[in-house]
Amino acid sequence: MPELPEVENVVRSIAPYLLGRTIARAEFGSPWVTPGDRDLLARQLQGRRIERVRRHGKFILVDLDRGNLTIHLGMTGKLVANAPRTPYTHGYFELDADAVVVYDDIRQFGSIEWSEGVNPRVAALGPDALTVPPGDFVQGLRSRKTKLKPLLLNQAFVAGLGNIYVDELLFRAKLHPLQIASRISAPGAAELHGVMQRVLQESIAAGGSSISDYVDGEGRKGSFQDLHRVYGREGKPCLDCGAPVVRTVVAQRGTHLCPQCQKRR
DNA sequence: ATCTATTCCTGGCTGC
DNA sequence: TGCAGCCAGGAATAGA
Repeated sequence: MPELPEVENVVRSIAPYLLGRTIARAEFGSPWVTPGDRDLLARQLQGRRIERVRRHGKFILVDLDRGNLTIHLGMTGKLVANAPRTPYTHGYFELDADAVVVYDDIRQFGSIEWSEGVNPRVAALGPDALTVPPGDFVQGLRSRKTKLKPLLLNQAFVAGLGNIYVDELLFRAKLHPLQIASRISAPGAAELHGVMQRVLQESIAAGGSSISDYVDGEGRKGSFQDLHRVYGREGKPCLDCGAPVVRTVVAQRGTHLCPQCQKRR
């Protein structure tokens, strides 16, 4: 599942294929992925020039000379350059100079939306996890009475974390997912911010986590899954203390933790 | 403000 | 071998 590091790798790898190019022809498939009049959207996009490709949280923002495309990969979305169509192709962009960018999405939880201004879903996001100032993060954490894991998953609080990275960074910060956020000490919250930066940067450098079928814009898999310490390691020994890693459910999500290292306070 | 359950989707897995 | 049933989960939504 693409989270911040995976989306960052997609943006970096796909940008050279998009930047400065003109959309010669576009095509959309599933109404789940692209709501509204898909043929009309395709016509609107014809001739649009791509001026900027960036990321906020898990959203890919493609600025055009008029409006922008906001792309979310959901669970199984892929944005790949010069790839063949598949039965799961729900977005198809022919660019000038014969380049093609394909959006594939088996489960169709992703989305491709056009808007004139800022996409409302992007407007609702909190600060990006990679650029949120430590002070804001610490203060935000300590002012919320909710449990840590649901809060970190809340994109309005901080944008970019998903199930895998929340489990990974809570383990590394030695915090229990059910711990009440406001009860974290100021140094503990600052430490969590630092861990978040390190884990995300480390994963970006490793090309992200390829758990099921994640690939970047050039079809490359990441290797950060080999560096996961708790996610997907149920029953295996904790890499710090040797106790078996436990899988529970928190906020309807599979949650991995070491009950020895992560004590609830 | 916070929490829980439900909905979308389908490949892959489990169990009979 | 075949197939029904369940699971994974990001985000929106309804309801408590």
